[in-house]
Amino acid sequence: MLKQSPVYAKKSADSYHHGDLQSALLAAGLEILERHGNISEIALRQVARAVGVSPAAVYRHYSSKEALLSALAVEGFRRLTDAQSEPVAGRIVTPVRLSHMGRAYVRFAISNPSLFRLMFSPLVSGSRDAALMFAAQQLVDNLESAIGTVAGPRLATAGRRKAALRSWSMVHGLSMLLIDQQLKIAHSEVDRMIEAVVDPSVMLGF
Amino acid sequence: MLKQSPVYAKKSADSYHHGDLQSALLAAGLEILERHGNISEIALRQVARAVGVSPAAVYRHYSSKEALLSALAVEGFRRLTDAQSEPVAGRIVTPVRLSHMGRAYVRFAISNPSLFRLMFSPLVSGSRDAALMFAAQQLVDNLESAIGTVAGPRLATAGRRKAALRSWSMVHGLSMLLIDQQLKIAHSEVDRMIEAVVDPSVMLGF
DNA sequence: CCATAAAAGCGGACAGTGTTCACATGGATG
DNA sequence: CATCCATGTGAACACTGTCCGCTTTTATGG
Repeated sequence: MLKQSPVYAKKSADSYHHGDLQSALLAAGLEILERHGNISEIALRQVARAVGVSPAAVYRHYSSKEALLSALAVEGFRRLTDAQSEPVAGRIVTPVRLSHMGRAYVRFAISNPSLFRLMFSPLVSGSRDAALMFAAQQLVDNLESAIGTVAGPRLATAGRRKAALRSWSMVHGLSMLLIDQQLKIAHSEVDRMIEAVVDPSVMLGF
Repeated sequence: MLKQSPVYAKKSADSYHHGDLQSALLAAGLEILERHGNISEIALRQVARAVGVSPAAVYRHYSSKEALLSALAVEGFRRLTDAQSEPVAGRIVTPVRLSHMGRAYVRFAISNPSLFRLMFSPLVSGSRDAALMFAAQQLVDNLESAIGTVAGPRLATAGRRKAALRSWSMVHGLSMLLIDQQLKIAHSEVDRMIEAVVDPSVMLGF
């Protein structure tokens, strides 16, 4: 009985070596993360099963379950950064761009709640994984540079950091509250809420 | 060999019935949560052991591990609400009070990171536990009413909700980023960051 | 081209988990 | 005093992460 074989599944049942198990595990992990909401319920053995490989095989590519989750989080940060970097109306320095970044942030969280939560989970955020720290730092750098470009000389360095902190906090907080279903609101209201928060003047503080 | 016996431990090794297992489990759970940072690492069996009781005994008081965690979260919401309700300089309607609530929120998160995370974890926030929903709603009500009192007629209902959303998002986001150690900052800087965010004019949006 | 080393897979084992079950205990109620 | 019923127990089940020794494949060097 063949299991339905997704793209990341072992190519043939008779091939001993998988070929590209590393990325297959990543893909399977992301897929399971999307489908199965809860982070703590994602099992290393389950990922191995999805790829058609023994649990022990995973350890040839990731030193632990945490390392695998870390790799998933890195992928998440990359995708989020990409989503924020999409050009908006061709311009890259207007306040509109700042709003766009905030919108992209919240939308990403809503579209990938489990992945988003994983990215900021102590399971991985506490680890000193170099790739993870780099990918996360990219996000902060983008935001601070965008704020710097928009605010220009109107804000000194300290002011910029303050504005960046406020922006990030607000956008991050809204994302968390939304995906945790703390805000009991209709779907149709979500967009309005996002707009209320990504207002450039609010983000910049003037 | 006697284990060190905290207050919540079974009173005597020879007594069959515990007496007040329910609250003993809560106390032990909170204690373990504080000590052992990671939410997903807190084990029902571990809590049972700490109280000196068999794992199955827990199920006489909580229908599942999730139910136990839910009860812990409820306690968390109660404590947070209490912390926010402390009178500040005797006054209860000034903008200072709004800042105080924000400060209390972030401070609570920093002081009880695991509990705070649990309160907003999908493990419990997704459940329709009545007690939990009530305790959480209390928080929102307090905030909206405080904003209403401070802003007075200057804000219509819609404006108040918008301001409440912004305030909560910002304070919640800062809390999360802080306890997730995403903001690589010195301890001494934390207070300044909090102040930058709980500024009344920022919270109210004018 | 073949021997041999390294890489990448496997099954089995171990301790630990949440949960359920039949059963034991003992305080409260009649 | 007898009898319920809430509250405890211990054993079992299926599952988990992780390690171990072993097998299979691929790559490498003579």
